[in-house]
Amino acid sequence: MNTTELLTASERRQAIAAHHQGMAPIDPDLICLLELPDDLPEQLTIAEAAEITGLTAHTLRYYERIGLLRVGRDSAGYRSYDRQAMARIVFITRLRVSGMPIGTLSHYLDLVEQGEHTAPQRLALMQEHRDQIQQQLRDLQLALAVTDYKIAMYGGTAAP
Amino acid sequence: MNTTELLTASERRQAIAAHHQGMAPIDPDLICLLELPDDLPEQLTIAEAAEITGLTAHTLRYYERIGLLRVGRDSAGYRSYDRQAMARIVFITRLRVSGMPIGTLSHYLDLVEQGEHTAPQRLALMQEHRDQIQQQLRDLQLALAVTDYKIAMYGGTAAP
DNA sequence: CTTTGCCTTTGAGCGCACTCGAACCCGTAG
DNA sequence: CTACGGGTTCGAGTGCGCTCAAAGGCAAAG
Repeated sequence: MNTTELLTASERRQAIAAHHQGMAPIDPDLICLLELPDDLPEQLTIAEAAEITGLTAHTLRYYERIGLLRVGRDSAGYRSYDRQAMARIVFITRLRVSGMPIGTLSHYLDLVEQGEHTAPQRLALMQEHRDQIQQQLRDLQLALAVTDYKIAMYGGTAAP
Repeated sequence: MNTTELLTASERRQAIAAHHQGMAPIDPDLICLLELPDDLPEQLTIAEAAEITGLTAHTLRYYERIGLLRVGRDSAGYRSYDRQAMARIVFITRLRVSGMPIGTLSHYLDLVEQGEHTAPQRLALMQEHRDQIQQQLRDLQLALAVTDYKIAMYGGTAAP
């Protein structure tokens, strides 16, 4: 059904590169709420994973080093990102950009590994984070009001 | 009309401390959109300014050191924050929490000092920042969706 | 066979925004 | 008078999250 097994990594690399000419680097809808596109190859190189997620290969390796991520290797010892790995990266990115510190994220993912009985702690963690997101939304609304106000007066002469 | 001149700094310090017992550290509405309360003393000590803005005295001194802020001194050489200084601190804080780097903020405030003819540059700067705020709002909405999803399934068993 | 280019690991370095420490100065309370 | 709880300066230290450098391995292209 899909051609993953029939293409070499470098062929896929080229295909992706071609595909990305002249379009937005990441289609936001593709990975909205962790949904990955159906035609995503089963196994991706680090460069492909970086391209798709918008992170750098450096950052992906870093995340793995600190234990946020576990990624398989191919026969040459190269990292090979499967759909689950990609989903986790997207999840991590969502929480990171919403201000969750790496330590907290790390803790949450440890809880997930530890199994079902940690659900209450994970819930508490997420609830706390939701509160923080909502606080940030309020802060941003205020900042937006100030910024719009300055824009309205063409750069703002009054009270810097 | 107000009692500023009639109270010593230490009396005002005590009054503020008393006032802040058992209430939220900062009333968000008070300083919404740079509006400061009318009964704010004309001159505040660094501790009072810190209390009101939610920054630390360390941070206020730091901001002054790097040129973000200019603050007068009293006869003893102590910093004395007037309404204009407070308004600027609130402005700085709004832009900081919305992710504007100190360097950019610094540049903007320099432009303000340089006078009216820099208005176009300030406008451009603010427009760019508004775009960034709106991007952040989109990111936060996505993060909120993910977080709510996890909360809905009590800590999230599926796809970490 | 060699070049080219992406991959690997490890440890070190960097930029930002504070945050702290040391040493010293005011002014009020006891 | 002296102690104390603020304040002052300056330079240095911290924590976070990457980001890079060095030294080397694999594999397709010329």
